[in-house]
Amino acid sequence: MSDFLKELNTEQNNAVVHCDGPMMVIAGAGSGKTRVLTFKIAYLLRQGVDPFNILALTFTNKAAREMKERVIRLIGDTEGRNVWMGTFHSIFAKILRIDGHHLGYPSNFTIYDSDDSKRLIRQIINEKKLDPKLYSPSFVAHRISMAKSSLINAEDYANNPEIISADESARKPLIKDIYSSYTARLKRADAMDFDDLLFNTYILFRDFADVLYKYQLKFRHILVDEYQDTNHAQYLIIQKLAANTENICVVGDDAQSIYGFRGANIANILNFKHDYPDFKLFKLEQNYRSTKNIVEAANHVIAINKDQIHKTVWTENDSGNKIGFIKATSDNEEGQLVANAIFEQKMNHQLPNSAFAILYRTNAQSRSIEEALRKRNIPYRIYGGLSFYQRKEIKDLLGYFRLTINHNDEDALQRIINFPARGIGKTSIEKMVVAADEHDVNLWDIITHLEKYKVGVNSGIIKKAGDFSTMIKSFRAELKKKDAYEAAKHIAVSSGLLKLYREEDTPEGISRVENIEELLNAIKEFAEAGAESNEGDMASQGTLEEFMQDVALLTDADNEDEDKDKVALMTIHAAKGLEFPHVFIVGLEENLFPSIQSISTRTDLEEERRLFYVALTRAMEKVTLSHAESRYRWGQFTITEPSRFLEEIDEKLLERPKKVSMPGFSTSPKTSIPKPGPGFKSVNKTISKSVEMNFDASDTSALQSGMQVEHPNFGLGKVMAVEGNGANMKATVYFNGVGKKNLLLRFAKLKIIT
DNA sequence: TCCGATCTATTTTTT
DNA sequence: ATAGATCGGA
Repeated sequence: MSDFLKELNTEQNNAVVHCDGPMMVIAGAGSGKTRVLTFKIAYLLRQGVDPFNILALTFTNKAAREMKERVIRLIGDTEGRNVWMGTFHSIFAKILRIDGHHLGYPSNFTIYDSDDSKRLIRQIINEKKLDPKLYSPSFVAHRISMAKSSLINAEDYANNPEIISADESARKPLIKDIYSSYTARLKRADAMDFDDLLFNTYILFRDFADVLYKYQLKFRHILVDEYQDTNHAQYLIIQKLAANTENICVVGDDAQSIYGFRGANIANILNFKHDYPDFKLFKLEQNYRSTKNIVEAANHVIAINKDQIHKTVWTENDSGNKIGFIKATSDNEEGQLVANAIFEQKMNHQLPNSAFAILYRTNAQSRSIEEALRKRNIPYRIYGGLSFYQRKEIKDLLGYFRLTINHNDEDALQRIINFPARGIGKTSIEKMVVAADEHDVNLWDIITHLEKYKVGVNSGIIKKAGDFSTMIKSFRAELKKKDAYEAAKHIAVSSGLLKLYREEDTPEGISRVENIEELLNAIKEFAEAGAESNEGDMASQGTLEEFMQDVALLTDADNEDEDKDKVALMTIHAAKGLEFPHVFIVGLEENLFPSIQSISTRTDLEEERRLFYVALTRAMEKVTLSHAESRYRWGQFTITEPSRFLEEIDEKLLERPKKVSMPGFSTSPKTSIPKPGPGFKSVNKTISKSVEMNFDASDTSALQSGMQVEHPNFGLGKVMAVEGNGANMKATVYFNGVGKKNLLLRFAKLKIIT
């Protein structure tokens, strides 16, 4: 029966068959981590464990999907389907839809994605008449998110002296109030943000012992992938769920922890020891994926980090190729050289496009690469990036679906009440929002009872708002009568959205219509697939509600052309867990990779280095590193320096640079010459990197108005004002003979004179 | 209220 | 560069 175990090495085998009690698998890159997890699930099932008793948690949808497929391949469809396998967020959302009523949430609560939460935060900041420059929605959102990930609610936040003093010294003492309003508004909208899915699950388990007990009984075997990426909330939830049986198996690799920015806590790996002193540790150190050269290069890089659990990754594979190296003069040339290299290797070795991956640090880098690939007629596919579901037209239509399903979804309501235009303008909406706050009722209550709440709008508006709410109510009725596709189509048409975009008659309008049609097709498929697409024991009827529940947690719109023969383009984060024969890591430049925000502290820099490690270890046969000497960033020409990570590659493993830098390339970049007139202000963006080699810039973090400074291009000047914080710190400087300039201190090199 | 012009943040990574 | 937000005039 378990002949499939023969495919495992001893250590993998031991990890698979050990099923009782807590265990941790520390798995080096390419050591067969996913294999162990999937075989373990298969093994459990073969041992007679009920699939309903197994919970497997991953971080990404992709990983969950893949694991599911592999398990099904091993042990068949029927059993595999009933295992709860999914991302933390999707599994917890499922639990909250069933049991969230204990916390006062209906089962049709809306999930706000980060865009939606940011919109809400922005709105609250506006309502509180706070300066959105000081209280930047992104910053506030991040603060709140970090707090929630650490299970600090708004009240705890306000009562935590450390947090408050940190906010105060950042001159943002009112974040606590924004947090508190934000929480209230989410609740009022019957909505949860991503962090709430974890936070509320924790609260549910903490405060409702019987609910916790139910799930403890259900999930008798818990498996967690990428354990190094768990945050505090996830850690505690797992701990609670596993408290009964302690059949918990966590798999991870501290060297691949790359989500610290989102609250991941490597210490969770260390805490495991304390929680389960009798746990069993398995170490997978043999790499099956990569050549010796790649493994060695990666080991050499990661060894530079101080924070790590010791392990020796080794391989029996051949030495293989040396690490390739490409030096380009510009980002466009980098794209061309990479495309050429792919073309060449493809031809020389008869390789499919799918053998290649191009990895970058930021999504924005894909553009120049794409262009080059297109010119070379090399088919490619971009993973991640701005998701299909984040496009405006899709969000609009989803807004109608959301409001139809959950009338209390205020974000959806505000998004669509006047789109397409219905003559309910900004002023009227504002009045309604104010009224909602005054009476502390939901916006839907207001628009359906405008007279009762004495909202000062004219009779025309009352009529229009009435029509709108009647329409939404009629959509709800459609939902009950028709299947998901029919209902969705009806909404797209009756709302006027489809018509609006059709009439636009521009290329964008056409593409928007196409996107809407694509969404409708996806819904059609979903409806037809019915039970098929849903995991676990909750049989799906293929309703629009169910579709929307899935959609909220989808980010990468994989539309099933996975196995087409294409070069893969993605961020390194998105590449985690994947492997490719040939990997190009591009944009190895200081301030890009490592990212400029990560170079100031050791822990941040080490996370970047782990990211580099992850990138290197994606490759099976060959890695090629590339960097460009100049790059357009923020639409501005920038001179770059090679990344420090390049120097961390063992030289004997590196190919000779293919291209020697052009010696004459020291001419100053064309920084736009200030012209008199209104266009003047844009100059602040032009100086990203000083051209003067010997200019000795000062640390400007303490810059204050009144100081005398010197700028390499503009000469001497006087600081008139400083605003913003950290990376967004700006200064207004009056330069002698040049005039007033706004400088982003992150970029501008200034020497402080007095 | 609507429309076009101008301003502005965005670029770290994901659920 | 570029999309979205904001502003100002019709």
